[in-house]
Amino acid sequence: MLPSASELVQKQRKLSRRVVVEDDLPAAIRTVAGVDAAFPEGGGLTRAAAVLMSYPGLETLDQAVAEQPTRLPYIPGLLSFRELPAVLAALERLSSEPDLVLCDGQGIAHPRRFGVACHLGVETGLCTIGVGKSRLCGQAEEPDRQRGAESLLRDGEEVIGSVLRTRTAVRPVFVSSGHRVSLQTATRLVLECTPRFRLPEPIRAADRLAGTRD
DNA sequence: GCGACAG
DNA sequence: ATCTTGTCGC
Repeated sequence: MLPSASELVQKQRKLSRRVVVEDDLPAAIRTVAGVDAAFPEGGGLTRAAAVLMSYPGLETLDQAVAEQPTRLPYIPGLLSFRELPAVLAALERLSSEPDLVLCDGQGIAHPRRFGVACHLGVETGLCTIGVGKSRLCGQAEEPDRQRGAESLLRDGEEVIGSVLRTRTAVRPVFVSSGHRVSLQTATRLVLECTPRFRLPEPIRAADRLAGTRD
């Protein structure tokens, strides 16, 4: 029996009270992990990957994969319940705990301010940042054309994230606090983890590792 | 009722 | 996310 959507929404409302959006990171960040999930077998299997890299050098230190039967369908706003179990399993298989985790998806830039990055952070206590390839909610302003340009993502008067151009003339990404990282710090760290492509290196590596081509 | 809708 | 071939461009 699957949990109902309203039931999961209530869990989000409860867990969201534990999210910390102020900076509370290690004195020195030495490692950053990227996590992502893929759904092979026509969606029947969830395969999560976690890649640990040095920071700021971004050299790969370790990587892990975890597979589980898929339990829930994708429902906008409830993504974390579908992906988190496998992501947690992959993270636990890393040789060491990362100082920071970059997630594929939103942090507080979510209808109930509880995207996958927040959920992962609250469950593990780790510092997390949400990096979405597209917008879930809020009004986005177009940042300037060059790499490093950013604008704010707002929901009414509330600032919920930043729209960051990680590569000149390329579609921007949506950055938001996950847990224990402020928006300002998150935006800076994401740019520093994105020296070459549109997405941060740790997330790209996790993407490839989880990829549906075995 | 209508439009929007991470991965 | 996944289903899918070739093609344009650096």
